Amino acid sequence: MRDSGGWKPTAYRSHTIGDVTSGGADMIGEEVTISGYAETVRGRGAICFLMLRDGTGRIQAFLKRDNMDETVFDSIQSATRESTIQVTGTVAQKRPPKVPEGEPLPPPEYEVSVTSAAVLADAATPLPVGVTDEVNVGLDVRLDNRHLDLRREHVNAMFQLRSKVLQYGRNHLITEGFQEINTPKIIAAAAEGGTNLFPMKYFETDAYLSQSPQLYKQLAVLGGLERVFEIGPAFRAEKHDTYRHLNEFISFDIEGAWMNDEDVMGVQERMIHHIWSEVAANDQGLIDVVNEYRESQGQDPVSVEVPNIPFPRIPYCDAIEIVKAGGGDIEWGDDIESHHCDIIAAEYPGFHFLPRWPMSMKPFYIHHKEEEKGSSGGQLSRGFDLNYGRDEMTSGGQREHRVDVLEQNLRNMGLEPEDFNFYTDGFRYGAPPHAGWGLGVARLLMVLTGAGNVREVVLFPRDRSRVTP
RNA sequence: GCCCCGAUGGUGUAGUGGCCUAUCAUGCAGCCCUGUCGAGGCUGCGACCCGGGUUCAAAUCCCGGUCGGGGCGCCA
Repeated sequence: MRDSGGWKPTAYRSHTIGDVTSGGADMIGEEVTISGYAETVRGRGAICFLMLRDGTGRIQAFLKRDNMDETVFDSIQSATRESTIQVTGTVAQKRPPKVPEGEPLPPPEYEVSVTSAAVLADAATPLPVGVTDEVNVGLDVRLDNRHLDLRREHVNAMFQLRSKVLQYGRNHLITEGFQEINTPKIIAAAAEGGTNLFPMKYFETDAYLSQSPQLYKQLAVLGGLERVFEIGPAFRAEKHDTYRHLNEFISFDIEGAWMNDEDVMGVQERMIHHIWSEVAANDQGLIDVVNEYRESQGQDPVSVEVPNIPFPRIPYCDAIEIVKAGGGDIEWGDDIESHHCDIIAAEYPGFHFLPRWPMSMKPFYIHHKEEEKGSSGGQLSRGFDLNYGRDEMTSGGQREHRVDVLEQNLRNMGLEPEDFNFYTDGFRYGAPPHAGWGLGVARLLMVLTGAGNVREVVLFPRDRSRVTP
């Protein structure tokens, strides 16, 4: 539940439910108007117990037929679960529940003794997904009814955590001098090559949805903005169907001038350290809610363990040796696949960087130093990944700032430099060496919340077969 | 794109050719009781994905379709 300290009264309530549950001791006898969803409606006689929930808490409203208009009383008494109801009444201390002999009474709680009420909107029955029911609901049904799914406390908590993670990450970057930018999501041509783009019509012109802000954030840095970040959508028309892929996802990107790969790895580990520290300091309550649910499902609780920095760096060449030693079938030059990551994760279970990948496996804009060669003689790059366990969180690197090398890289990868003039022109008039990365927000949230599927932490996910709601 | 698996009331499930006019929970409707509090008690409602086939007999076996899940590839 959210802390509503500082919230102003609105047309539909004088107080939040959280105000009353937390400040009830000083409010006894005070008249309040609160609004919320009807979680349960008990009582069929002269009295009625209405459990109301808003985003800040839940509280019992106590109704007596004698104390109010009978028609209104009946309308509340027959209200369906999840209907929205507004009540006005006085704050009172709740009568303590019966407890078994010898057990201590719980701390005092407060309720609202109702004098007038109104059903604001009826909920149809039955609910397609139960909000408080003790039955598991499949993810697909939940996503079809996300508006109701979000009313479940642990789901709500996960999205509050998502907002916090973005807030803390953003704050940290700002303290390091990064400024927030926005780049276009409608682009004219293949931005990077590689993955498939969603085509679209831009008036009479063929256009695409952007797969990454990569080239544009580089142009911003070349233009002298020094340090930039963007939190925005990226679109990939890949027909994957896994727990960690979506066709639309939010990418947390940075790019900084006068930096190399090691510099931006530093930014990243400091940012993640800051996010984890802040969550541990401020948001344990949200983690507790998630854990309560996990426990009810027989899952282990998650704990917010602030990772030590610096994170381990396992250069590609070393990673290959670790995989080989662990029995993996891999050669220098091969991609490190998920099952290989399992072997590495056994040794490095937390966050770890995998720097210095072969140039042949990295995009054209990644920088390389000619003298840096792998164990088998292949050209190394200044590209890196950040993994957590088996999952890739980030891809980043120092960028190629020498325009002649950049154009040669394009040719090496079968691309036409002329097609990238909008980009390469940015390098023709002096270009600072620079570096950056892109982080999958939902993947980071999976680590923090223990979610087993990115869809859990994305409001309205877009995957291979889902475009609605 | 490849490989596996699955589909039973609103939701989550039991079911392994006849014991299925289909189990349990939750839900919903109604009644009783009640300053309740994970309320309780009683009664009722509600389902075998679609189309073919095998069989005396199909929720169950076979084929096709649709939808969903998992894994891989690729990536964030």
